[in-house]
Amino acid sequence: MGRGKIEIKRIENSSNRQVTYSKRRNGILKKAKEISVLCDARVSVIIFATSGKMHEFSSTSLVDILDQYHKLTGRRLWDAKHENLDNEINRVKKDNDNMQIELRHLKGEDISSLNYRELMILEDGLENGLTSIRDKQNEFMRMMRKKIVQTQGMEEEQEQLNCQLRQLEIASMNRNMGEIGEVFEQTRGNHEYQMPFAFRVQPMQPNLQERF
Amino acid sequence: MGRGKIEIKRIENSSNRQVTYSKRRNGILKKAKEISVLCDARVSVIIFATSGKMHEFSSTSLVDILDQYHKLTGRRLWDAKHENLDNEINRVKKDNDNMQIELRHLKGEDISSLNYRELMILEDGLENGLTSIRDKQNEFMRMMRKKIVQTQGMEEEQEQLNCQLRQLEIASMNRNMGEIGEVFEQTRGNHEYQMPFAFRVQPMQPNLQERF
DNA sequence: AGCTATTCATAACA
DNA sequence: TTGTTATGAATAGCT
Repeated sequence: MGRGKIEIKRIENSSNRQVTYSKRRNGILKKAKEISVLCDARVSVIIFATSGKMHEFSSTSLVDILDQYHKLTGRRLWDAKHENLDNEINRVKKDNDNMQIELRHLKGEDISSLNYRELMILEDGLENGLTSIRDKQNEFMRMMRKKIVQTQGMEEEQEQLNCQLRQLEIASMNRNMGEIGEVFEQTRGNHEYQMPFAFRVQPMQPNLQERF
Repeated sequence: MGRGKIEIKRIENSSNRQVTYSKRRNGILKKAKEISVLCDARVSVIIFATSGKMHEFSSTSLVDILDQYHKLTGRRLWDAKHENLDNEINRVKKDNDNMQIELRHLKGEDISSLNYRELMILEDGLENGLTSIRDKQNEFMRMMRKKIVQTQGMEEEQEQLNCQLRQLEIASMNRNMGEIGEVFEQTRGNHEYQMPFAFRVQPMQPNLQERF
């Protein structure tokens, strides 16, 4: 139908294809509507252009039609999708659990099951983290000092910044001091059961003492 | 088209309706196939007669088409269970992302965006973790010592355990010493720009020095 | 089911 | 793009 017969194969001319698409699409949708009215049929037509644009006609809710489709064919249209989701959720949950455990370990929780080696690895990780964070904190303070220098002449701002900086520095000192205190305490506390200090620094690291 | 024009309304004569249905149905399916070939379109046509019999045409897998439909319209065509899965997966993924971030922060990564206060909180967390882990390590060593006592008389085992224990203790000492070294270094390094020590330990903690 | 007179859809063109 | 038109296709009514 038309000014000439055409072969049913892809129309290579893109603009022709577009025109034909639009006309035939309307034709199909119209006919779908007609048959649903004339013959009391349930019809669903969904058409996607290559552009991605969609047109549809449903004589009744598409969900109902798909429901009927399912009842009739037994083919469930979402099973595959469903299974994929299940798999993904399991994968993500596993990730979740692993991270949960790692986080708890880093916080010093649930570490009863770890062996000494694992504890040491954890400890190293935490120390690295601490180092990075302290570096960052120091960077903060350096920037603040720079700022103070830059505010020369503006006594008020300078005083305010100075005050803030002092507080940060004091906090930082307290933390560092606390740490040293802890280490000492640990060093002391650990060996209540009496263990001569020299005893512990011996075979594998003969020059460990040099580090003092 | 036909020997006379017809109104588009339900055909009351059941046998006429049946015939028209069958003819038009074929027409639609044929045209659906044609447009999919001519114009590269994705098409899905599902038709149910009142009798319940179904006919369909899908240019590609119906699942794919419905998937595309969902993506485009946001309207979901599947059941509540599916939606629940979707929700759950989103929730879990969000959890995942948050934990990912927390983990990275604890490892000292991606901390550029944090302010000083957040850095301090992080630092505290890491220190708590370290404390717990070191406690655990000490517990390990205590248990080992106990074991050594219990193996009295079994010289060989005792010697082996002692050797292991010494290694652990040395490792532990090295770590603690390293830490003290770091802290001192940091204390020194931070203030190259010259800052009298006394200045920094003043208003908020007048008796901080007692901790030494 | 076929047939065929008609109406409809649409390919080419403007 | 939208509209027009000549032509092929679809199909209503009949057998």
